[in-house]
Amino acid sequence: MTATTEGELLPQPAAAEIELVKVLHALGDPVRLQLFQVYAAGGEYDCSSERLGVMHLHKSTVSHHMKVMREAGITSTRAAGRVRYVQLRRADLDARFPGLVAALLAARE
Amino acid sequence: MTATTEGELLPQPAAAEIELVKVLHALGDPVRLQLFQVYAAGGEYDCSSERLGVMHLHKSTVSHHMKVMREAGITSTRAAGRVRYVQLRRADLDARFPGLVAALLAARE
DNA sequence: CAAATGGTTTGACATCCATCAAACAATCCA
DNA sequence: TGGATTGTTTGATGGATGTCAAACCATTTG
Repeated sequence: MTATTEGELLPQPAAAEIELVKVLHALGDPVRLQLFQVYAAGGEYDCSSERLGVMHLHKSTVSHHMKVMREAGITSTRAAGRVRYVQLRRADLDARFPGLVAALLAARE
Repeated sequence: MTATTEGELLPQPAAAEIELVKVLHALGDPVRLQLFQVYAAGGEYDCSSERLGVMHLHKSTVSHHMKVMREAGITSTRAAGRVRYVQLRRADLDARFPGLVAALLAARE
């Protein structure tokens, strides 16, 4: 297996089971909103706090926030070796809440 | 004074000072999301829990939620006599976060 | 004035939550 | 194999939060 997109998908809610109130609750935190805006640029991200802009936080705290976002259905996580690759579930979010992600990104302050 | 739109405006953040993360935090609660959806239908609402669909909550709890929403900049409240008239700050929210309210309403589950 | 009305404030309480630290687990590398 | 890398998990802790109840306040009404 030499593919660059290997790895096991961590448990996450099905697209149809993503709940708006849980998404809003997850994004109603400054750290997670920051992560969301980084992820929204597209592509996959490991947990390095420099790239994510959360250098001031302990790694366990970052891990906690990523778990919250994954369980809310905002992100999907692929475990490949030691690394976790996280990305926004853009298509699922757009299908379930049309225009929401776009509006949140347009709202950058 | 016989006008139907009398009353003193309760303190609220200026339109430009409405923060996305605070709006999302406020809406990330099932009760407040419910209130938001009621308000979004348009018009003014007093605090009667029947019209708001929160009959199961104590009046002080409803009052608390309305304060949170007002301080987040989601609603504005006008005090006329004994009654508080609450409405969505639709224009301010649309100006600050274009498409957000529409997307949240379209997402009704 | 007294009572009713509509809502706020304060206090109490239980729960949730963000954070850190330390231990743990899995993987990669020398 | 042993150490380094990349996170996760668990426990502790302080602070925020949702809820109710009771007291309070302003307004209206009898």
